[in-house]
Amino acid sequence: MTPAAGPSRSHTATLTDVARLAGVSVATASKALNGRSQVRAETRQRVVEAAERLSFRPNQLARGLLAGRTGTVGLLTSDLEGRFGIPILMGAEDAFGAGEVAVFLCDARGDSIREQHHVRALLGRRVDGLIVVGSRTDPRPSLGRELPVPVVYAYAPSDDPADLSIVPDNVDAGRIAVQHLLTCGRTRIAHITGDPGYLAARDRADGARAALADAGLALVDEPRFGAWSEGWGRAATALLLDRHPDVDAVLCGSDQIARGVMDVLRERGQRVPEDVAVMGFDNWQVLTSGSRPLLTSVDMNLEQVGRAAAQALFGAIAGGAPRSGVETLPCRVVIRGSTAPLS
Amino acid sequence: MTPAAGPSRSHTATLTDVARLAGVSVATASKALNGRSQVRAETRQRVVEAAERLSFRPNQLARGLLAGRTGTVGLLTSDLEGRFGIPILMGAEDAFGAGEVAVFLCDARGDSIREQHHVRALLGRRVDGLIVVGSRTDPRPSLGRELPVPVVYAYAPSDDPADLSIVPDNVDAGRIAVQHLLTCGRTRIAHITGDPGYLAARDRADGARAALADAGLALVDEPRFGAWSEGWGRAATALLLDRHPDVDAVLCGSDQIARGVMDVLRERGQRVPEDVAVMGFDNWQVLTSGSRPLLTSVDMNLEQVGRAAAQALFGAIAGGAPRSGVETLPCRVVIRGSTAPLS
DNA sequence: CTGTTAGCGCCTTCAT
DNA sequence: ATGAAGGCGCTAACAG
Repeated sequence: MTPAAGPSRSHTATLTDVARLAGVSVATASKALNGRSQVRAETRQRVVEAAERLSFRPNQLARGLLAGRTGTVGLLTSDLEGRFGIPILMGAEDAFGAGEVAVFLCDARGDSIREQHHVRALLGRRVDGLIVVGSRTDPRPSLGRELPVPVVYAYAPSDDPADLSIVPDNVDAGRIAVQHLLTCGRTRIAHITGDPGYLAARDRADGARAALADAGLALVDEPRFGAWSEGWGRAATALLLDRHPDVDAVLCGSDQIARGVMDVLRERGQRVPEDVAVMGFDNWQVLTSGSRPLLTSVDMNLEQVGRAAAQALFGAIAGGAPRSGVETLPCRVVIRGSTAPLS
Repeated sequence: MTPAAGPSRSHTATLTDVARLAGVSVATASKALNGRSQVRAETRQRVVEAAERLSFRPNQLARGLLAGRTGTVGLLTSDLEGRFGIPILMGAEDAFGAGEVAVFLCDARGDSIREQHHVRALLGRRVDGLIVVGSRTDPRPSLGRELPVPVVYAYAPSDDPADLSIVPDNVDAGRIAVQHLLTCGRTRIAHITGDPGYLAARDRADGARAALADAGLALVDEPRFGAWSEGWGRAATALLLDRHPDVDAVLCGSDQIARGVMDVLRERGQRVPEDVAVMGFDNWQVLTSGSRPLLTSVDMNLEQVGRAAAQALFGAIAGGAPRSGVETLPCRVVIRGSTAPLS
C-alpha cells in the first residue's frame, strides 16, 4: 500500500508553501499560476518552478467553495448490471472527462429509497448537475422540479415534460430495421420480440409495422412478444415455422432472441441468410460476433446518448437556454452476415 | 430541465441561514445539527426545524476543507467496456456507498497518458484514496510510491510488491473446476482456452493440470490455447473430437468458448452432459443462461474483489496497518445442467 | 449552554 | 507589479 499509512500523512503542498518558496505573497503566487496578466514574467517563472518542485496541485475543494461551482456532476444509474447503463456512462464520462469535469458514480440498484439517498449525498457535495440513467425506455418518476441543480435524464425519460430527457428513437429503429430487410428483397417478415411490458418492445414493433405499411406490406403473423431470452427465441421460431414455413426474414427484439432464432432455423434446415435473414437488436458484441453467420443488429448508439446528455447538462450548467421534453437520437443498422439480398 | 437554468441560481441554504432563522449563532447551529452534547434540547429542536424548513444540506466541500478528509475516493478503470470492470466497480461502489464515501469514476480507456491525467485530477480533488481496476490479471505498472494517498489495485495486480493488490485466484479456480468434473466421474478431460498471452489462461491451465495430477490423471492432450471466442471454441472442438473421440469432459477458458464447444458437440452427435460434460469460465449470465443445457461455469466473485479492495482502502485511509503484496480471493463453481455425474 | 474567534486553501478586490 | 485583507461554509477551540 502507498504510502506508509497513518493519520499523519506528509503535508500536501499548499499555495502558501509555494509562495514562501518563491518568496512572494500567496496573492501573487495565485495570479502567477492562474495566468493572470499582472505579474512580471520573471516572478511568474519563479512561482511556477516552486510549484513544480513541490508538486503543487491546487485544492479543488477550496476553489469550489469560493467559486460556487465544483466541476463535478453526479451520474445516477438504476442498474449498472444491466446491459444499457454502461455505454451511456462511458459516453458521458468521455464527454465530461475532456472538460475537466469529474463524475460521481452512484448505483441505486433499482431502489428509489437508495436513489433518494444518493441524490441528497450528491447535493451535499455540491455537484453542478445530475444525469439520471435508467435501464428501460419506459418513463420514470421525475426527481422533481425543486432541485438546486440541472438534471438530464438518459435512456429512461422523466415522466415530467418539464424535464429534459435524451432517449434512443426505438420507433425509428424498428422502421430502419425493416427497411434494411426490404432492401434485401425480403417481403415475408416476422417479428419475434421480448416482454410486451417494455415500451422498447412495443415501439420497435410499431416502427416495424409502419415501415411495412409504407411498402404496402404487413408482418407475417402478429409480433410475437415473450421474453428477452434465447429460450424464447427458440420457442417462438418453432411456432413460427410451423405456421409460416415461407417466412424469409425474422426481425428480433434483441440479440439474445436472435441467437435462439438462428439456432432453431439451422436445426430446421433453413439457411441464414439465404433462406431466412435474421436481425437482432442492441448490437451486443459478445452475441453478434459469436454467431454463425455474424449477426446483423440495430445499435442504439448509447454512447451517443450519454455524450448528448452530458453536453446538454454542460449547457444547462453554463446557463444556456433551458431545454425540456424528450429528445430522441437515431439508431443505426450494423450489417453483418445474417442479412443479405435474396439471390 | 430543472430548475430554470441561469447563472443566478436560487441561493442554496447555508448554515448561516439556518442559524439566523433559528435565532442562534452559526457555532450553536453547527453543534445542534451535529449532535454535539452541549446544546439545550429545545434549542437543538429549533435549529433542526429551521434546517428542515430550508432543506439545509451541509456543504461537504467546506467540511472536507476543514477536516482534511473529503470522504471521496477515485476509481480508475482501464476499460469499462470489458467484461470484468463492472462487477468490481459495483462491489466497490456498494462497499463505499454504505459508508458515506462517494466514488469518482474515471475510465482511462487503456491509455496510460489518460490514466496519469486522471490521477492528477483526482489528487487535485483531494480524494482520500484510489482503487485501480485492471482488465486482465497480468501485472500492471504501479502508480508509484510517491502518491499522497493509499492505493489498492484490483483484478490487475501492481508490479510493485510494496503495493496492495486484490485478485481472483485463477490457479485455484482451474483446480476446483477440474475437481468438480472429477466428482462427476469424468476422467478424460480436455481443456480449451483463450489467448496464452493472458496470465489468467495460463493460471487456470496450471490449476487444472495440478488437480488432475493429484488424482493421478492428466489432461487429454495439451491445453488448447487460442482466442476467447465462440469461433475458437468451435474450431478447437472439431480438432479435439477428431483426435480424442473418447473425451468425456471439456473445461473451457471462458463462457464464450464453452458456447462454441457445446454447439459443435451437439452437431457431432455428442450429448451434453450425458456423453461430454462442459464447463465455462466467468459465469457470464447472458451466455450461461442461454445455452442448452444451461452452462456450468466458474465465477470469479468479482463483486467480492471490488468489495475487498474497497474495504482494504478504507482501512488504509483510517490508518490501519498497511498491507502489501498480492492477495487472492477464491472463485466458485456454479453448477448448472452442462455437468452431471456419469450415469 | 451559547457566542466569539480563528482558520482550512484559495481567489479577488483594493491599496500600495 | 505586488501585497494585504476579506470571505466562500464550516467546525473546533476558547470565552462568556
